[in-house]
Formats: sequence, structure tokens, C-alpha cells
Amino acid sequence: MPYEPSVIEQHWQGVWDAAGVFTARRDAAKPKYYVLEMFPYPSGRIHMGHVRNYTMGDVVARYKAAAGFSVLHPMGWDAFGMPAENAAMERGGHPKDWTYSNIADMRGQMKPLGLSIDWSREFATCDVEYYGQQQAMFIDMMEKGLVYRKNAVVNWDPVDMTVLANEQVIDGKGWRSGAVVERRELTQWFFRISEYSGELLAALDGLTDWPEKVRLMQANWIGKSRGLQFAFSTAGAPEGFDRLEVYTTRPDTLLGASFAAISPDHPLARHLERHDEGVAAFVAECRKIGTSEEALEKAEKRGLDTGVRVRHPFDTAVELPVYIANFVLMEYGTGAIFGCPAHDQRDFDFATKYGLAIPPVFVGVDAEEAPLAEAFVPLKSEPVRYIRGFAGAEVQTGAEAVDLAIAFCEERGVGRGVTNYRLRDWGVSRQRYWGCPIPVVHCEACGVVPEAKANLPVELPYDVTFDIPGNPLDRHPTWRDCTCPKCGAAARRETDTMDTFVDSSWYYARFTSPHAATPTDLAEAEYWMNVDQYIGGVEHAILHLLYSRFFARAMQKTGHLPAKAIEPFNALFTQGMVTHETYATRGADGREVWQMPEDVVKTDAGAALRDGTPVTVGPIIKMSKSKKNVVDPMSIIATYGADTARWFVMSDSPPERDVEWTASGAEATAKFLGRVWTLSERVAAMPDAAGTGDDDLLRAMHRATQDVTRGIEGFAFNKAIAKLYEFTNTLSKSSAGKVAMAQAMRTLAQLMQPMVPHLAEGVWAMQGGAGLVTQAPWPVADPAMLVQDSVTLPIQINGKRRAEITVPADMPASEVEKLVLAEDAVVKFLAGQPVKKLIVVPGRIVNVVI
RNA sequence: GCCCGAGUGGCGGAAUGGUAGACGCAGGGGAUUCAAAAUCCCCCGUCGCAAGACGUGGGGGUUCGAGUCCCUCCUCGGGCACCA
Repeated sequence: MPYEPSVIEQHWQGVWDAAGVFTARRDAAKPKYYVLEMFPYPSGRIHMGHVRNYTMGDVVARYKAAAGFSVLHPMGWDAFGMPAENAAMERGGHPKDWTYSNIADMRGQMKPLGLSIDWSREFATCDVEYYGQQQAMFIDMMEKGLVYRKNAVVNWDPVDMTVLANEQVIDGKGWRSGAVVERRELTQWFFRISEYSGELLAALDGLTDWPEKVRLMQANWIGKSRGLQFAFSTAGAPEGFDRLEVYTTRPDTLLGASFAAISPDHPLARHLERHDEGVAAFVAECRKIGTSEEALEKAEKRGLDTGVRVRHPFDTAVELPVYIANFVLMEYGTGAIFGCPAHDQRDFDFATKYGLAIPPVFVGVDAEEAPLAEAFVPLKSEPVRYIRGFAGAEVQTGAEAVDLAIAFCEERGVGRGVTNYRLRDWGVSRQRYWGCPIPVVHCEACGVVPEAKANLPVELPYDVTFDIPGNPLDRHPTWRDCTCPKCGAAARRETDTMDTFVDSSWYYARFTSPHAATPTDLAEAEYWMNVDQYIGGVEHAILHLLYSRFFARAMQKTGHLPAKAIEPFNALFTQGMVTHETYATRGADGREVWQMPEDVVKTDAGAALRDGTPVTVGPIIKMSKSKKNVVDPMSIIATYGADTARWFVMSDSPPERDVEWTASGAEATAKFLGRVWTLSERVAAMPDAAGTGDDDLLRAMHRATQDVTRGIEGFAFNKAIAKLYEFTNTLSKSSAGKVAMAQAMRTLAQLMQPMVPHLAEGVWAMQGGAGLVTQAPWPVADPAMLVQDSVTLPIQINGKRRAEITVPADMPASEVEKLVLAEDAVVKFLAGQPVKKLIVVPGRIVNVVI
């Protein structure tokens, strides 16, 4: 019987389903293991990135199940978000219908992959049952003081009269209207994540099974700094502004200050804006820069002298000009800084531009004061010589000087040492329809009141339209009308919905009790939490993971998670992205219109659409729906079967690395799997007779067991697969007897099972394996079968390989030395020269130094 | 601009500071076949007849020994708080 994936895959999936082998069960007799891959956004089509991500998780889940764990491996949908509304605007229809139909499509595409998922736990974040519980938690968080309202800026499209996401702002213009985007202030809802800054930072140290780079990125994002906060007294400032609070991480450079700068959103700037046309014009100009930090940093650094002066805290005779500067953030520190151009490149550029003095504070240890061509910014750990220091030794490191400067200033009542964090509170308000409604009521008498829990869920109304831009909840005729849960008077609902990051910040907890009438069932959470292995893209290294860590803390505070789940993800693996070239044509307005790879034909003359429209080939970037550079895995599954797709995505690149998708290789994988199948048939048909080399084959089997197990444990799936190729080749060339061959074949099936489960079941059955290979206990290598009696050592002379020698593995180094020096090639090479040094690394290498 | 990664044959990649290129793909040669597909065997970093020399993005350093550690530069990718 030839290898027919479509037949065997369907067959075994039916068998697994009937036996319910992937249903997660609390089992007192086994340790539990919770494997989770970041759940997908239901775009409607799965792509190779999904196949890679979910196969990876599946390999872990199947391996752990075989290794004796009670495994939880769930799946759900991150289903709220902008694309559904965009689809409704572009093509009509309703976000809800679009989303659920996409979910059905994607589920239909995922099922044939044969993933060991407990589908009974599936949910979508747009299910009322899910977001209703989210609303309950929001109210609990309000009670615990974790939620508040404040003003914050948004991108405002003055033509479409709507709030735009950063991605919808292109070159400062609205993506649809093309209108210049304005910054507008709105009262918005915030989570007090900044209250946990210190803890979220400190706890990173305990996440030893997270990639170091992710911990570093999070630490930098939280951005703890120690500095001095102090007030300048002002001159010529409006009433009420006789002091200007600034924060600096380099108080040691105070005597190098040549200007002060405030954010365009600083209260002083706001005040001046109302009374001074020049300031108003400049501030208006600043507000045209987008709301993102990136836009701000990339914009030309500009400032406007306000005419206000501040007096230097050490010498009030010295006055510094106060600028409004477009690069000063209101959210960080006090929204005001002093500039020390000699030791900060941005300040240097600024001072140069506006003709301000650049007095150096310190110079290199052996250097003299000299005019600077650029800012002198040595590492804080490097000693420098202070020529305008005021605390500590003349020569000291920047770090020492900072500490002493803070102490000096505190002693004299000039400010205080302050620990600051870059991390800002989490703004969760979105002026959009397709999200979880914020369960709050605005009452004229009682103010802002949480909805009563009994009235939850606050359900999204279905009867909305997207023909006019803006939030349909705002213009719904009746949805906003409600009664105040406090006083019973007529009131209005909040129309903001929550950031979709909220949805994905607790889904891992919900999977432990997906149908509970409360956000979580504590007994279930106690058993299943934490996620033992979380797998997802590096692009989530900061925001999603940080928000989830915060949410676990908030859920503990509100009683929805046990204390042990304070860090919800024990181990994290960040897989690389599946990338692809991008293709774009030019729209009528000259802007890029992205094209799908399947619609692009590449020839020697270049790339074009089928109708001949020329296509620009863009950079290789992560596959994303917005850039349309996605490849459809369904055709590979249809042609070769799921096992080929699974094996192929696991076999090539190391999982943490990006992989550029190319179609070649899938066929080769299919051939290999076919070869395993035929080999299995051959072994099954062997006469029950003795052969030769049984012991060699069994040694190879134990070696393969060892290597594959290590590969899977270490997330080196590509290496595990390389070992399986080797073992398969050994097996097919072996002339061992039937018993050994069948045993090796069954082990091969077991070792391949996590990657290609359907084929493995087929081989297992063919070789008379008991039950399902999916449920068979993982093979264990016998250490005695791994021992090698002799080793080959390369011999280097002055670091260059010149010869080799084979010796017993346990030969002492002194014996090896004698043999090496007696070796013909060595003697010849030395030609009588004396040996200066002889290095023997046991079992590894010998280096002769002459 | 800031933070974090990555760079090794024609290609994907392997290599606790210890033989660079495991394993796979592509390619070349051969066997089998009327022929092809499939399968099997052999070769396959560059230069060189060879001995050998050179080779892990560029430059410098540490070391008996560097793809691996340090410094620096280049290129590509991710994130930058309203894409998910």
C-alpha cells in the first residue's frame, strides 16, 4: 500500500477524536503541563507562520503527553480589533458576522493539521461569555483602584471626524481621508500598570526560562532611572509659574546647563499658548507630529524661546532661557528638563542650532578642556575628570558623580533623589465599536459609576452601520440609554471599548475554566496554572507580555488568580517570524497598494500582476495581512498532506530564527515520509529470521532517542529532525534481524510522532505497537548503549589541524601525549623542533605548540 | 532617533572556546530502465595539477586555539505604548 496521507490523516484524526485523547483532564496521578501558543487573530486564512507556531506547540504538547504529563493544550481566537471594522467599511457586512465566519474558516483549516488541541475549551474574545467576564474584572479593578480616567492625546482625523490608530497615520496624514492628522485630547480610561513598575522589573530576574533578550527589552522598556528632581525658580514667568520642576538623570552636569526645555504639553506651555500667538503657532506645529515616540524622535528637534528665564540653583545670578521643545515628553519625568549640551548629543545639536553656550563639565582623564565638535558622552562607568564638578573627587566615574551630586543637592535642599520609570500607565480606551465595552455609566448626579455586576454583560448592539466614519456606539439611537446603577436615574453608557491587548492579557487564565460563570474557577486555575511553556512571536516581546504580567497581578489582587500565578508564563519561547517579500503596485493617488504573492508573477524582466501591471518588489518582512505578503499553506496540505507541512516547517530553520518562505523542499519532505512508509512496509514483511548488526542498530536507536529527546527539550527541532534523518538512513541500510528492525522502527515512529503524528500512527500499527503511538510512553535511552569505546582526536600543530589519532576513550592524557609525539605525521612536521607546550583536551583535541 | 536581535557553501542550516560546513535541498556523475518517473550508489566551500593556501558580513583585539569572547563599523529584521 503506498503512502497516502489524505487517507491515513483523516483516519487517525477520527480515531483520536473518538478516543478523546486530547481532552485535558485533571489527573492526580500525573504532573500537569500547560502548553500555550499565542492565539491567532482570525483573519480568515491560516498562513505559514501559524503552521509553524502551532506545530511547534504541538510537538511540545505531544512530547510532554508521551513523557507522562497531563497536558493542557487549548486554542482560541483574539477576535476583537480593527480589521473587522475595516472590512465592514470596505465590503459592507457586520464585524461580528465577518469575525465568526473567519473563525469557522480558520478552524476548518487548522483541524486537518492534526494538532493535539483540546477543542472543547475553544473560545473567542468576542464571545459575550468572555468579554462579559472581562467587564466583571474591569469593575473589580476599579474597586481596587487600578483604573482611572485622565486626559490623553489621540490622532484625530478632522475630515473623517474619527480617532486613528498609529498605523492609520501615514506621513502625518489619515490613511483614508489624506487629511493632516491633529492631536486631540480626550478623557480616557487607564490601568495603573505604572504602580507595578518596580515589581515588574524586579520579577524579571526570576523568569530564568525566558529569553534573555526579552527580559532585557522589558527592563529597558520599564526604564528604571535614578535621578534628581528639583525646581528652578523662574524669572519673567506668568503668575503661578514661579517654579519649574525638572528631572535629570545627570545632576552631576548641573554646571553645564545652558538651557531649560519644557514639553509642548507642559502646563506652562499651555498657559503661554493662550496668551502668545508665537507660542500658539509653535505648539500647534509641534502637535502635528504624530503621537508615537518614534515620530517624535525622528522629527527635527526644534525649540522656541519662551522669554521666560530660570535661575541656576547654585548661582541665582545665572539665568537660563526656557524653550518649548518638541522632543520633551510630558509623560516622562516632570515634562521639563535642563539641557547640558556638552554631554548629550541631542542637547548639543539643539544648543548649536540656537547659538547656546556649550560648557563642558568633565573631560577625559588625561585630556584638557577644549571646544567640542560633538557631545562628549562616555559610559557612566568610565572615570572622567570633572572641571565643573561640585561633589566628589575630581576624577571619578559618572555613576559615582551622579550619586554624590544627588546627596549634595539633597543636603542643601536643592531637590531630592527620585527613582523614575519610563513605563507609562496603560491607556485602554478605544473609540471603536468592535471591542469589549467599558462597563461604566455616566450619571448626571453620581458621575462615573461602574455598571452593576447583575447587569453584565454590557453587550455590543448588533444593529450598527459603518457607512459613516466614527464610533457607531456614539450614534446608536438607544444603546447608550440606561439607568444609573447607583441612583436609578436615566444615564448614559460609556461608548469607549477596551484595547484588544486587554482581551489577550488573561485568555491564558480563562483556558483553565473556559465555561465558568466567573472569570476563572480558582480550583481549575490552581491546578493548571502556570503556563509551563508559552510560545509566540518576538514581536510580542514587550507589550503583550508586559500587559499579561500586569494583568496576572491585577487578577490576583481582585481574587481571580492564585498567588502562584503572579508570573503566568514559566517558560517562554519566541519563535522567529515567517517572512516574505512584499509586493506593491501604485494606486491612483500614488500610494502603495499591497499585492498577494499568489497574484504576482516574477520573470527575468521583473515582477508584475497577471494583467501586466508592474509590481515593485519590497523588503522581506514578517508575513502580515496588512502588507498581504502571506502564503497559503492549504495548497501544501492538499497536495502532500499535513505531516509534510508539519515536518517541513520544523525541519529547516532553527525555530527562533526568521524563515523566509520558499515553496521548494515540500516535495523532498513528502518523498522522505514516503520512504519511511515503504521502509516500514518492508520491515513488516520481513521473514522472522536473524540478521547481522543487531547491536549496532540498537546502539543507533538509543543514540537517536537521546539526541531527538534533547533536541525537543531544547527547542532545537531542526536538529532533532536531522537526527531522525540519520537514524532512518541507518535503519534502511541495516541488515539486522526482524526483531531488532521492528523494534527500531517502532522507536522511530515514537520519535517522529510529535512532528508527523499520522504517519507515526500508521507505522506503529504496522509494526504491531500496542494502542496508539500518541499515547505510548516516550522511549528512554539506555546509557550503557551510548558509551563509545574509542575516540578520534584531531592533532593540531600551532592551532592548525595536521593529523589525527584514534585512542581508547578512557586513555589518560599522559598516554595520549606519548602517542601523539610518536605519531609519524607529527614527527615529520616537527622536524626536530622542540615542543613548547602540549595541550590535551580529553576526548576532544590535541594541540602541539612549537 | 532609541531599545533588542541576526549575518556561516548555490540554498536552509550544524558546530559545551577545540577537526568549520552535521543533516537536508539544489547541482554533477553512475547503476537500474526500451525510455522515463521512482529508487539506489558516489561527488559536491573557494583557489590550486599537486603539495598546500584561503575561508563563518568588514576591520582590530584576547587566546595554545575564535563562527563562538571583547571593541568598532556595515547590512538586514523586530519593537517604540491605538496593527495584532
